[in-house]
Amino acid sequence: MNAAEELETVERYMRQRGYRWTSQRKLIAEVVFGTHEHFNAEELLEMCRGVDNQVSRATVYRTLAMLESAGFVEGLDTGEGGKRFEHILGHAHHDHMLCQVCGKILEFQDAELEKRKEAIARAQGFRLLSHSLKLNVECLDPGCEGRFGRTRPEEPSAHE
Amino acid sequence: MNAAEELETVERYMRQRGYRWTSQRKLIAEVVFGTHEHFNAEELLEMCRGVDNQVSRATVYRTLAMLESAGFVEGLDTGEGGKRFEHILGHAHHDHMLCQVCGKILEFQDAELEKRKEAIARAQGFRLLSHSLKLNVECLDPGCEGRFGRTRPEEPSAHE
DNA sequence: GTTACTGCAAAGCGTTTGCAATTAT
DNA sequence: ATAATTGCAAACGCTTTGCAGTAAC
Repeated sequence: MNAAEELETVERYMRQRGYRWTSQRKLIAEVVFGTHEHFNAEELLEMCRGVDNQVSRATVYRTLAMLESAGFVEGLDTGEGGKRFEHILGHAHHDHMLCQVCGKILEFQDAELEKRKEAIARAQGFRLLSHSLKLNVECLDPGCEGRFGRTRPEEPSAHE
Repeated sequence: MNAAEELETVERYMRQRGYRWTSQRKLIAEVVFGTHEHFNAEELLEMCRGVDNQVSRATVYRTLAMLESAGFVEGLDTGEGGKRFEHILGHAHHDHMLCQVCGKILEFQDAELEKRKEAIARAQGFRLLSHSLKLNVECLDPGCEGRFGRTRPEEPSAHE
């Protein structure tokens, strides 16, 4: 699925529900599906303003919320305040590792893990709608240094 | 580990680091370790004020942050704005299911899942510090109705 | 023409902070 | 006595909202 197809999917979704396909929504969707980075709302606004500096913050927030509730975009709580988003249309589900030292986000997929999550929900009689797994890790990159203002996270506490 | 022992552990932790064991911190810790519910900061404040209505919001937030970074308490993003907390001192690690309809939080443990998470991080060469898994489900309780203002979550979108 | 959407600025909400007074050590 | 902690209220950062004007249908 390429960016053009993704845009069409979004447009179709909007029109089917009686929402209008405005120039702003189109621009925002283009930017969202055109980047493969994780971005927050403010960064998305800046990227959009790079193309058309009339777009308002409110519209970016409103459109992002639609894309998220439609399941086209997913938010990840990184603990920095606010969420970071990524588009997931046309991408296989994946989970995240978040380096606690430098803030880097890594993606991974694991079929066994997915199966297990499904099985657990089913075993308890629930329907699994979605899920999010975040592994907080310490990454070993050479450039990994305190974007969060500290050099190493606190040792996992062993008070018991 | 009972509540008294948990309090002692917290007190010891504080004193060892040169923090003072004030009446407010003691009260807050008593309330935190005395409840087995998930609570948010505001609810904790109210519970504390039930005992001593002089406690300030600022102190509750400050103490809660200490307890969290010490690893005595864990926060869970429920998507309602703000986090819900639970004390984990003396409790085995568990993950959460969150009913998208009524907001109910369910806990579960799964050894196989835990092993797999460890293995994944290790395989990529990272040290796993902590992790959080949240399964968003639809619960089947009779009383399960729209605490979130809707009756059923949106169908998982099948646009592809 | 009708109705949804936009941009703006103000308000909202949970949380954090500066500071003078208080309290634990 | 000293230095950490408290309560207060103001500020904060991110997000949402009311409204009058604008654009999609």
